[in-house]
Amino acid sequence: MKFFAKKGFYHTTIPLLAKELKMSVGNIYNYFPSKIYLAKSAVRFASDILTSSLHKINQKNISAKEKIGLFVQDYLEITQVSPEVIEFFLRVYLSNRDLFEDNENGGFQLAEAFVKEVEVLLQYGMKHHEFRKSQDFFISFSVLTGILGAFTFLSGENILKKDIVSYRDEIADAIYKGLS
Amino acid sequence: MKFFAKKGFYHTTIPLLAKELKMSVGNIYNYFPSKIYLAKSAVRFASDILTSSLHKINQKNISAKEKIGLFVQDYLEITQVSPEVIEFFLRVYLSNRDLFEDNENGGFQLAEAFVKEVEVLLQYGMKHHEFRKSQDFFISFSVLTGILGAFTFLSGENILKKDIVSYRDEIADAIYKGLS
Amino acid sequence: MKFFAKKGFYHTTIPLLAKELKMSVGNIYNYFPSKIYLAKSAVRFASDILTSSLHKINQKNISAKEKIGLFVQDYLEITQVSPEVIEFFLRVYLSNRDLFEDNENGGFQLAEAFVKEVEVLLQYGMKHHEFRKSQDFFISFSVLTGILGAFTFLSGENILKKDIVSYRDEIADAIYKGLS
Amino acid sequence: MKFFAKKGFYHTTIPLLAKELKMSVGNIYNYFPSKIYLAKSAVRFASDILTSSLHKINQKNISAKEKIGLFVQDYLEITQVSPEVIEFFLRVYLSNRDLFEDNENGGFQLAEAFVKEVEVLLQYGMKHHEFRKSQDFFISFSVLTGILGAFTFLSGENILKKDIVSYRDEIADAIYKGLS
DNA sequence: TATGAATGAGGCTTCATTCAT
DNA sequence: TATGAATGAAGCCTCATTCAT
Repeated sequence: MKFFAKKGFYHTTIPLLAKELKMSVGNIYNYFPSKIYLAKSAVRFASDILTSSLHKINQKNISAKEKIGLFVQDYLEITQVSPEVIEFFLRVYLSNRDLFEDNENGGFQLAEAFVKEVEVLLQYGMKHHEFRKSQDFFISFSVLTGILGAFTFLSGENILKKDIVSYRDEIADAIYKGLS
Repeated sequence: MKFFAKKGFYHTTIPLLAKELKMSVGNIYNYFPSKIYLAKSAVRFASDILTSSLHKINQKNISAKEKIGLFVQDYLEITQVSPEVIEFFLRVYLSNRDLFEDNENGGFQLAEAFVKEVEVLLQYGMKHHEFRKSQDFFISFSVLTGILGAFTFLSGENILKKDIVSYRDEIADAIYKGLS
Repeated sequence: MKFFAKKGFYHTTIPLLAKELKMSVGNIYNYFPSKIYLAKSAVRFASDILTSSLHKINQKNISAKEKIGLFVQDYLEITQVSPEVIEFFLRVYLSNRDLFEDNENGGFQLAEAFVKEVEVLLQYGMKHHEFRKSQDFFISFSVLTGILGAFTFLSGENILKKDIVSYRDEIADAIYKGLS
Repeated sequence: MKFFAKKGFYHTTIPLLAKELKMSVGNIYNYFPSKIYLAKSAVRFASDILTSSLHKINQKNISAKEKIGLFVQDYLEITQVSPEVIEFFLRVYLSNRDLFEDNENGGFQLAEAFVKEVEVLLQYGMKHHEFRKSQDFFISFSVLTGILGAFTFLSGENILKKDIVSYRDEIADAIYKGLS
């Protein structure tokens, strides 16, 4: 994921990966049948991290505002500790939709679970009158993931002046307002 | 841009482009010295469209809220009429930072002008007390571009149920709130 | 064909071919979309040579015995002048049926025309009472092509003591008797 | 042999063989020093079957015509019961002469014994005035093995309409006539 | 200014063989 | 005697770029 995130899917060659992993080229193929499958496994891994974070938060008995705060916290910590997880997601999975095309339904197969957890969070906030009623799911989804994604992107450009986690409250606030 | 946006940078080959443009391969090289330079020209073009839209809006004597509304309108119209412009930006420029690395300062050379216009808009909103004071520029920038970008992304996945421009008010509202 | 015939399909590599043809690897792919397609083209070429020979003979107004003699003559001359044509046919096309599998009917797509000419010859001989009546086509086909093929094979092993064309009469005689 | 015959030498991989044999890859190498040696062992095995059949027949005190009949019978039965034996011979051994090149004399090292038995049969037939005198050995050899080989080939293509053994008399007849 | 055949480096993948256990 | 993970050379194919015309 580090290499995919840093260099993109096409500039990350199997020989390079082999060298970095201190494996032979052939042996990588004992574990992953193809380069794209390797990337898909990484997507699943990245997706699971975010999904699991949000899932745990969704089960807590706290306000939607607090939930947003916790998720932003988790998200920024991941970005800080393992920026490759998020950047891989943004720059490989989301930017190469054709590579990951799940030929079943509308796509997004690999991120489906995460989308569902976002849905749960939004329903919860609406039910508790913290978020405005009957807002369009796609817009709410864009508010939550778009702001976080864009911020991670900027973070990856190394132009932030402060420690990324320190932005937590202001980001959570912006998202919350965007949903209220 | 249509091909870069649809098939990605690497799957868009010069021979393919030549065929579609009804030019010879060699003649493309009479106009662009390399494939990456061709892509950079496209980035400049896409960036100019957005910059020019925002620039015009910034010069109007209306509220920041109205300016956001107008920009969202422009943005969605572009997404509707020429989705390749935005998708190219999201999927090629932003996702292949290494390819476009302006080896000068922190990067973003090609989108610099657009960033400046966003800055102007945000200053204006703060000065007129429509946006909250002293908010971090990177967060505000993420609110504006992240929400729009994520929404375009969803639109590209063909999962929206309504005409994209019809989402205008709700999106503008969410952005505005996120900045207030 | 020379290389395919001598070294087999799998030991004939594209880089080797490129070197021998004094072309670059890439340029071969400007003419043939894949290695197997290249081989198929060669099959078509080889098949056409034999088919055309037999076709011309079939149109002559001579006895079946003489026709066999002429075909054996042609066949041996080809084997002498361009042994690769026949050997390619035997060792690549006939021995790698999976590679050439025409997914349409029962296979043999590429050699179909030749089979038809054999049919014409056999019908002619039976009609003129030179060949025994109502013999099974597959056996007659085996008599004609099997004897010739096996002989070419032996010739390729460089174990024949005489000039190959000098075997003409005896081979033609054996085939003729096998069909009588 | 089944796999070599069906998939060819190159598509039959050691890992595949290991899986089918329910052995480990490494253990195959405890019995055969290399893939080609494994194939050579199979050639020897296939060759022995045919040689032994013909050897037994050669020792009988019957006419050459009857001997041909018996051998064709054996051959067709093998083709029916264990088609891989013959097809392996035709498609692997005979079609990849370079792989099996016995760097000693003219080749055919592995099939030498079979060739000798054919010689015995032909001598016998000539001595008893059933086959024409002083015919060239290579042609006679081609008549016997070529017809049978070609027929097996057709059988492998699944285009025969009847049970293969039922062709026995007609094939034996054609071979006999070809030698007479 | 236009053409497109030619180049060749480099990527993905396969698979015979080895070897530590 | 058995295992199977590991190795790495080698093959097919792609495609950005060049250049003679």
